[in-house]
Amino acid sequence: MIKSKDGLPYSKEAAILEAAEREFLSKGFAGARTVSIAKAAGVNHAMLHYYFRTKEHLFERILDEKMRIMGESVLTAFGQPGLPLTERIRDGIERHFDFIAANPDLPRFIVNEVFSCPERYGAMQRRVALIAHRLIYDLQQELDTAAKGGDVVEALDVRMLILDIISLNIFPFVAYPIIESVFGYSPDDRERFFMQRKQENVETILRRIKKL
Amino acid sequence: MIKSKDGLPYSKEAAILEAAEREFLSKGFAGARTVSIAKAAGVNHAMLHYYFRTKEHLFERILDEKMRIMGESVLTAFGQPGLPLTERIRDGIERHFDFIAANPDLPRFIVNEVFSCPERYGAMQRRVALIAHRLIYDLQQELDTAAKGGDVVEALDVRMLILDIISLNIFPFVAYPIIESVFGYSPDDRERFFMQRKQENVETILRRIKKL
DNA sequence: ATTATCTATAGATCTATAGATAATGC
DNA sequence: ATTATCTATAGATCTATAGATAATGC
Repeated sequence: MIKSKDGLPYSKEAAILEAAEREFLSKGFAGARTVSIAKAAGVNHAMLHYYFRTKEHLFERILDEKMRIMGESVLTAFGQPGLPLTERIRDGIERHFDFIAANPDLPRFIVNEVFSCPERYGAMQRRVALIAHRLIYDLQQELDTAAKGGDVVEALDVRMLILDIISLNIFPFVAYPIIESVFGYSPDDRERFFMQRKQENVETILRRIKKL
Repeated sequence: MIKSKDGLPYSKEAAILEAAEREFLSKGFAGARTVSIAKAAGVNHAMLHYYFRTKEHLFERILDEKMRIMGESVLTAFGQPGLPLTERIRDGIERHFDFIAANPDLPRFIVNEVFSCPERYGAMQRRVALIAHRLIYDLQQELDTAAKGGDVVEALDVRMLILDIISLNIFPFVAYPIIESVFGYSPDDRERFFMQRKQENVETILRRIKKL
């Protein structure tokens, strides 16, 4: 039973989940330690197994939630209705970028764990594919209509376009330590770089769909 | 001393390095096991420590080499002289893409290990930055000249352009398991997807530099 | 009576090395 | 005489649980 202890906003169970999230996101499944999670959560180590039985089970809770959030971020970013196509795409890129900026190590975590253990992904597979298909269908319709009207380039595969956007938005965060050193940046430059990057991505994609 | 055993092309030391590469690339430092490496290399486990002393030391050998190769791939891809700018960039994108296709789990490996332990990256930092700067300087000159001639868009930061290219080229490989399931692909579709992807990336970048 | 918490420890791995033995080079 | 190889094991972690004790709800 989850219960909030007097002054504290979180139960021990929630504290473990929070600490586990940090540990797994930064070190991955193999590098994470259940003792470290328990210590960071401020609970006795045995409690971790009391609530979640195994490390694997606790991990799946985290991974599932993160995959769900990540998938939904794409949907909500591009699902804003009532905008003309070009604006809708610009808005989507920026929303998606802001989401990644707020959760910078989510993508690396997910692709890593899915790669190093594809069967973990199995459960989510269907759910992700389903929500993706609806978005793809809607956007493709709108793109085709706009193409007929001469507003955007013809015969654009929206799946490729979305992949362009996600690639451009995610990669700079994944590779930032390397970028920082190659560009000769100090930590102060970080924010300016990402602001610049967001505009670059919008520019690149709008040029991609432009009718020439 | 490295020596080749009669019929065999590799010494035990080389066999360990090869097995270590596979193990580290697929499981990362934390997930890799020295016993597994030794077994895969077909050598007694003690030999691994005889030749490389520690797991950490063996790992650094692999990571250093992979970072070097990865960095050089960008240089050789875009360092081909004698082509007009647009062709040089198209050629660079394709060469870089082909390199990633031949080493699909290199990027994920590198960004992960650098992220989870930035001090490991320290040694390489200067070397990578140096070779990068020369390439950046050369390409920027050429871009500025072309912009004056009206062939490409003005005020393009070549570092942003290179980051666009690397993002577009790398991400689809990093995320392929997820893409495969969302796109409803079977393993047979893989090759076609990546061929299509290469052309998409070229198109996107050429549109990015075009003078409108 | 049930749920939560702690202590103490089993049992499984995993890295690393000591020390003995075999192979090799000079 | 030096280098390579193997056996056997120390010693460090790390996950997981058994079993005792405290807190809570009815």
